[in-house]
Amino acid sequence: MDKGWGLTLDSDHPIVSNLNFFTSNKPKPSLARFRTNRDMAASGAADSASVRMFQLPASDNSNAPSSSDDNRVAVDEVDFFSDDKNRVSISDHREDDRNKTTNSVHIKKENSHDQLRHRTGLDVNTGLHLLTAANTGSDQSTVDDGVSSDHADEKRTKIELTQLQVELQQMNTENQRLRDMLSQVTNNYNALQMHIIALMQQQQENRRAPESNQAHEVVEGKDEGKKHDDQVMVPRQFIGLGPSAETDHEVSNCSSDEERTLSGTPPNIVEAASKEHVNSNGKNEIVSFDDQAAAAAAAENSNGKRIGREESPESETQGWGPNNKVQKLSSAKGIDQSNEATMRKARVSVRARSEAPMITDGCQWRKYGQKMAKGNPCPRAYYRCTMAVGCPVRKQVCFINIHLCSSLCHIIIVINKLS
DNA sequence: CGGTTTTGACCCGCGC
DNA sequence: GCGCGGGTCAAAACCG
Repeated sequence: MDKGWGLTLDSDHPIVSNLNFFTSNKPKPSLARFRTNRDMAASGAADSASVRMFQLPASDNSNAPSSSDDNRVAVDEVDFFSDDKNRVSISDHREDDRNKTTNSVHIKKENSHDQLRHRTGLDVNTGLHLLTAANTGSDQSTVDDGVSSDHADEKRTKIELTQLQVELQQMNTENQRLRDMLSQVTNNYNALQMHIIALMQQQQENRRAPESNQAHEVVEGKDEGKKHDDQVMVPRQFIGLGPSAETDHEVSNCSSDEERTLSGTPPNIVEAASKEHVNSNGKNEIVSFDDQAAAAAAAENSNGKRIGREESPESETQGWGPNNKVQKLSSAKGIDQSNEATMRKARVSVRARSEAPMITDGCQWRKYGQKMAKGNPCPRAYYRCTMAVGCPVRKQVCFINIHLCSSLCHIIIVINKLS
């Protein structure tokens, strides 16, 4: 009987309808994925499935292939995963809103019926406390046949129904507003992406022209000139992203933004790490390509880890981050780029530092290796993303301070692509 | 029993 | 060519 109530009442319950309201676009995959995140404890995921459902509002994006593919998702997930205060405040906020707009219909109703059930001795611990709340009025009218309060119950039920309808309407309005915002953001993103692509194409054409004119200079300059050109190439591609982007520093800041979303670390920490990488060179085990690639990843990954997941042909042909190294090599050797791309494994690495004890980046990672890094007593762990079959995204987590092994780690997101 | 972690071996790129 | 170090693989061990 309890089950029947729960099943029939699910869709009517304000909380459930709230869920449906927020997850109307694609609830099932997201929920399933978040539930599997329980297994992420080893790689740092938080575990709070009930709260994760409420992450979906922020991650609800009809155009995004998956929840973790959106930057906003990562940020929001982090906020929800990592901070219990946020959860409380958000849920409280919603309850406050309800109380303001609907005179506490939902909350008080549930409590009142609980009290009634206590009084009438019908208190059954079904474990469906929330799900059955909306229908307990009718339940009571059937169970408590002959009670003098039948008429009052009916009135109350009608009032509640009206209030629920009002609430539903408000939610629909809010839903529409959110959809509008979403479409606006999506349009902006698409426009920006097209702009970047156009800029890159224009840049490639511009580069080809002077190269053909100054071929003899390149021959004289030999590798050094080319190296310089190559090193500048990648950041320059993304200078167009911002009006004032002009140095690696700017780019690294941009990358740190992305890293922030991927690792869920505080901005200052990641930025510090990023700057550290920029300042470090040579033997500091951080190759400059990483920073450039990070910038590339940051620039192209405005949609999270999309490239890594979708193997998008755009990124292949447009010279995006993952293939920059390949392009550099092939251009230096004069080899056909497309042939070269098929032979090499391109890679984009994004580095971020996190002091959080748990890395809540919303992905599901499986450890596939561990190595002792030179000069570091703490081992470096290798994780593979298991959110999707064949997902090329991998993550390194290397602790950088033996005394803080449990809290301070160095994360490297590597997106491997088999061209 | 299936999934995950551990760990030694192997591969590959790079510097000398 | 050789050695070194980083990254990956895969079999064994472990775990729920």
